[in-house]
Amino acid sequence: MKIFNTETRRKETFEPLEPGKVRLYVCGPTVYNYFHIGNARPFVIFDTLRRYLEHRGMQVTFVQNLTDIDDKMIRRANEEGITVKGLADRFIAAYFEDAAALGIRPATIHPKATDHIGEMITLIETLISKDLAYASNGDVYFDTQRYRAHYGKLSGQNLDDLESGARVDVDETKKHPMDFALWKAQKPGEPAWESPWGPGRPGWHIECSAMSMKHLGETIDIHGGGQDLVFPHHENEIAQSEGATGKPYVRYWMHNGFLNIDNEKMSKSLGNFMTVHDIIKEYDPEAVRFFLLSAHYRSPLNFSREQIEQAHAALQRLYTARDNYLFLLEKAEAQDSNAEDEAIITAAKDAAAQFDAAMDDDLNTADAIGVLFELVRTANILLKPGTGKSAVQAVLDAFAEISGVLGLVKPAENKEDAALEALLDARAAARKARNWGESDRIRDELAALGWAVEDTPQGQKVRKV
RNA sequence: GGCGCCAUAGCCAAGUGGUAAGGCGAAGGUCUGCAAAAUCUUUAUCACCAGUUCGAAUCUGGUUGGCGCCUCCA
Repeated sequence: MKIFNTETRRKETFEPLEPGKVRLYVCGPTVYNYFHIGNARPFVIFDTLRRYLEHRGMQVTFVQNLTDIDDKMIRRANEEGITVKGLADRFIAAYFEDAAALGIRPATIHPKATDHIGEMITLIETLISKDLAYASNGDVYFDTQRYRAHYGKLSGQNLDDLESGARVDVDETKKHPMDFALWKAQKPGEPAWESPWGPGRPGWHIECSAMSMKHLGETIDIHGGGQDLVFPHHENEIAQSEGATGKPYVRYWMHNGFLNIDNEKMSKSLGNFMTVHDIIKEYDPEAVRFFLLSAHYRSPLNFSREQIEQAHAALQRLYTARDNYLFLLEKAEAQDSNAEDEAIITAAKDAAAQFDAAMDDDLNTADAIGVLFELVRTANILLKPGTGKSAVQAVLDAFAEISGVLGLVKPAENKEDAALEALLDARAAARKARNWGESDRIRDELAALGWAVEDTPQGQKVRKV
């Protein structure tokens, strides 16, 4: 598989450090609010990456942190008059609920920052002992000047360029404007933990370094996140981690493009966001996932309600196709396939191979979705009432394999229902008698019960609406 | 000022040297008691200019337009 590595700015062949095992870390949510659809993009992308790596036989240890202590957490908790912990508990629960709706599987481990204060302190102490960090009035800062030669390798900036940008606040407790906080001294009304530098709390960047190292080791395979994390967050993670261990921190950096709205970045600070929590009250959550996967992950993607509706319509085609194949499988009489069916089996295998090829090319989900639709079109043309079971099954297998990795198309629903059976029998009898009035009346009755019935050469086919 | 990205049909989108995947939408046809589903046909020369090449959406230079990071942010 090829992965575009942000650090080298080129596609590289992905080889995990340890064959067959992948260490994957993705920056998770700060749990001070519901996550918005832009936040959801990396969650869905990296969930899909994880599914694909597993599909290719890798054992993936996937760590996604929960940032449950930072300025925004504290501010929001104070606004609501609740504890930071209370706020975190609420939105952690909400995260898992909304993520599940989007088909995002829980990571292997979801470490919380507040459960790793000890590890962070240890890491900071190491940096101080290596003279890469210094304490100042209860704060601790990373000393970028002492790391000057390496700082900026991920974002392609160097300290000179960054300094010329001159948008960094001057802070008298810092030696240099680009130095960043590893530990922040407690301010009135803030939660704090004891440390060698007095009570305080960790800086944001140190959280990910400490949790990644604890759960995945000093060198990991893939670290993912949104492009806005490249600088300073990930740059600082590298400085902290490699400064402390002297070893490479991350072998492949992956960053997704932004989710825009009206061609502007959707962000909480701009206030132009829509939370997933709200949007899935209005639209099919699966359509949201489809939409997020419909473009390549590094491209910007513009959100609109029309796009979600298009995604929903596209998804319907997949559901209809899958249900049609299941119906054909059920009605198929021939067990074995004949010569004509070989073309179908070949097409199914080809689709599975093309899907892998698309995903191997830097996780090209847009192309991969195209492969799925091509399989559907081919199958719709080739599958007929006389097709043997094994050929229909081959299509269903390829379909399930592809859609499963994409996390799309839920399993078929059980249609066992005595009342349904009785109505279908009655309708079949009416149709046999060419009593169209009665047939249509029963069809309306079924519709009222939530069943759509279609007539096919093999008899009536029902689906849940 | 530094670093970087994008521009493909009505909408979305893949495609990085050999002559435009796929989806949504639209129009017309086939099938069907009707309907649904399906299928067939139609719906683009890839922002603009110049260059390299036998050949460019795809490479180079430029123009125009849009966006992002450099400050919390996926």
